[in-house]
Amino acid sequence: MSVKIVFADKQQLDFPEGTTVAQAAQAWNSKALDGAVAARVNGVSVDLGAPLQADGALDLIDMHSADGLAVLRHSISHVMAHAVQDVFAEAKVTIGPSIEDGFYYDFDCDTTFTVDDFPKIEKRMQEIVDADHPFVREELSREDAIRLFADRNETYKVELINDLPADVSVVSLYKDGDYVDLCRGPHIPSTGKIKAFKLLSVAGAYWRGDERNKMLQRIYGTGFADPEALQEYLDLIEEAKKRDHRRLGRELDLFQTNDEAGAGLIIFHPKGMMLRYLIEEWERQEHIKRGYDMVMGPQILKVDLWKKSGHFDHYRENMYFTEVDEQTYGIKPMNCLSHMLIYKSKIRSYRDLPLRYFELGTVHRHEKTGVLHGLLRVRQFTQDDAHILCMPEQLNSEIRAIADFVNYAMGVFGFEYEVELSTRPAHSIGSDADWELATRALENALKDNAIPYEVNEGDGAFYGPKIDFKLKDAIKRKWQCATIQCDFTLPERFDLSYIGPDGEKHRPVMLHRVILGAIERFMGVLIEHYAGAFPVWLSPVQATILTVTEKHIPYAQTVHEALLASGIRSETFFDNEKLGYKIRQAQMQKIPFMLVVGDKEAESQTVAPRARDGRNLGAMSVEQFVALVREMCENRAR
RNA sequence: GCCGAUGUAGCUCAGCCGGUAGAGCAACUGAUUCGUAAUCAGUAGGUCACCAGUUCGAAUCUGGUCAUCGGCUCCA
Repeated sequence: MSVKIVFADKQQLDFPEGTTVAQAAQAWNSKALDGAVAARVNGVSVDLGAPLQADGALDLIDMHSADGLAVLRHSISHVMAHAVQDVFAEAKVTIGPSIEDGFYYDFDCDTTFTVDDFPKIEKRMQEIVDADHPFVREELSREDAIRLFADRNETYKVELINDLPADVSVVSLYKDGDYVDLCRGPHIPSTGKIKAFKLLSVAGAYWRGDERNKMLQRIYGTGFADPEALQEYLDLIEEAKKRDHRRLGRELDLFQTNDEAGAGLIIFHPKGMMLRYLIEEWERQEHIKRGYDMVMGPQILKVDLWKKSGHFDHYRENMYFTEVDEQTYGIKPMNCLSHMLIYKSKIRSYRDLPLRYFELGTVHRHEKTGVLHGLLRVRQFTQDDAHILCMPEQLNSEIRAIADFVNYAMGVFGFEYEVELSTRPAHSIGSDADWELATRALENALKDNAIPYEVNEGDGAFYGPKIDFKLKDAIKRKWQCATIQCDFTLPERFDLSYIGPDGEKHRPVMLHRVILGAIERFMGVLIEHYAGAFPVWLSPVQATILTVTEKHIPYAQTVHEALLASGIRSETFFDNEKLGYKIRQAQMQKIPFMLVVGDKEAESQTVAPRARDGRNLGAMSVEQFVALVREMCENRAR
C-alpha cells in the first residue's frame, strides 16, 4: 500500500505506508528539514517521526514560526521538568504548556524553589540537551498509563488521565531519556535541537487555576530558535522595564503611592494631575458632542439602595461601608444608582429616549491586596462612566454609536484593540430570558456592524453581559478599558418606565459603558504606550525655557509669560548650570520643546526651539512658536 | 486572599558569622557666566518599613503587622 502526499509546492509524491514524515519531506526536498520541528498532515500537528498512514497534504512547521516556537517551547518545558526532577527528586509534575513568549511548568514540591536554584536547573537542562535524547512518542491504554504514572507517584498525571472524556481510550506519552510525560505532542525530534533557553521567574499557581486547590510552584522560562533571538527578547524585557509606568511616574514626577496613605490609592502630583485634567477635559468635550448629559452623584448612598440594586448581595465583599448617624452607607463601587434616581425624578416619554447620563465618577472597590499594581489596579478610581436608558429597539444604534466612539478614542491615542463578548457568569442576577435578550442585543449589534469579536463565556458582569474592548499596550499586554454592558435588571429593580406612543408604561433598557475605563488605569497604559514622551497636546509641560547664562533671565521670563498667556504650558529652567546640563535634564523629562535663550535670541526677540528628538528648529518668534505648538495639538502630533 | 521574594538617605544600591551605618546620583552652599545630553569644590541628609521578642548589645536572629515586586485567582 502506498500513500499520496501533497507538499507545500503542490508537488505530489507516493510513499509506502508507514514512511515517516521526515523521510517523506527529505525525499521531497533535501533541505526541507532544516529548521523544521514538526509538521502538519491534513492540518493536524504531528511529530517529524510520525508514520504516514493515509493520503494527505503535508507541510512542515518551522522553528521560527509561531507554531514552531510553541512546539519548541513545549519541548523545553519537558526538558525543564526532567531537570527539576533530577535536582529535586520529590517534585511532582503537573502541567507545562507553551505560552505567549515562553512556557511554564507547575510542580508540587515541598522544597520551595527560588531563582537561586535556576543555575542548577539550567545546568542540568543543558546536560539533557547535550545528550540529545530523542523525544519518543508512545501510545498506551488509559489503564496502562494510569498504572505507569501511579508507579512513578505522579498523582497529578493520574488525575489528569482520569478526568479525560470517557471516549478517550488511548493516551500518548513522550519520553526523553528516562523522563516520561503525559502529552498530546507534537515535540521536536530530540533535545539536541534546543539552542536557546532561559528560566525567568518562579511563582505560585493554583492546581487547575482554582483558588480552592493546592498552590503549586510554577517556573516560567522561554526559548527561541537561536541565542540571538533569545537575547533580543531579553533586551525587550529590559526596554519594557524602562517604560514601566510606576518607574516613569516617579521619574517624571506624575504621581505617588504612599504606605501612610494606604495601598491602591494614587496621589497625583502637579504634572500627573495636568495629564489627567487634559484627558478628562477632552472626554467631556467628546461626550457633549455625542449627546450625553453630564451628571454627578454622591460618593456614599444608603445601604438599602445597594440592597435594592443587588450590589449588597452580589458585590458586598468589594464594597466599603461607613456608619453615619446610625445609618449604614455604602461607598459607591459603581455609578449607576444615582443615574437611576435621576431617571426616576420625573415621568419619561418615549420621545425623551435615549437619555445618556455621563459622569466622571469616582468609585472605591476593595480589591484583594495581591492584585494591586501601580495605576493599573487600584482601590479608588474614576470611570468615564455613562448609563444610556433607551427603548429596546434603540439598543442596536446606541451600541453602534458607542463602538464608534471607542474606535475614535482609541485612534486618538493610537491604540489597537480587540473585541470580546462576555456572557453570563456563574454568580448573577436576572432571569434567563433577560440574559438571553441582552446577550442577543450585544451580539446582534456587533454582527450588524461587522465588528469582529470573540466570545468569552461566563465573563459578564453579575447584572448583564458585556462587550469588552481590550487594548494592547506597548509591551503587547492586553488591558480591558472600554466596555459596554447591557442591563435589563436594574431598570426592573428600580421600576423605571417611560410612556410609549400607546400611552402605556414600558420598561426601558439600560446600557452601562465606559470608553477609557478607569482614568487611572488608562493613564498607566498611556504612560507605557508613549514611554512617558507624551504627544504635545497631552504633555504636562510643553516647553521649557533654558537660559544660556544668568543675564538672559529677564528676557526668558518675558518669553515664559508670553507663552503662558497664549495657553502654552511653559516652564523655566534658570539654574546656574551649563546649557548642556539643562538640555540633558529637559530631555530626561521628555519635554517636547526646549527653548534656548541666549544673546542672539534676546537681541532678535526670538527663541531657538530644540525638539525632543534632538532637532534644532532654528530661531523663530514667540508667535511662530505658539502657532507651531497649537498646530501640533490640533493634529495630536507627537 | 494565596505562593514566593523584597523593604537601609529623595533615587539606585553596599553593609561577611549580632558590636549603635556607607557609595554614586539628586539636594543645599560657594565658585564659575558657560550655545544644544552631566563645570568644579564643599556641606547637609538615615526612627535601617512598623511593633514585639531573644541578647550585655539587633539594620543583622525570631514572631507579627504594613507595604512593594513576580505570579495565581479576581478585575475598570
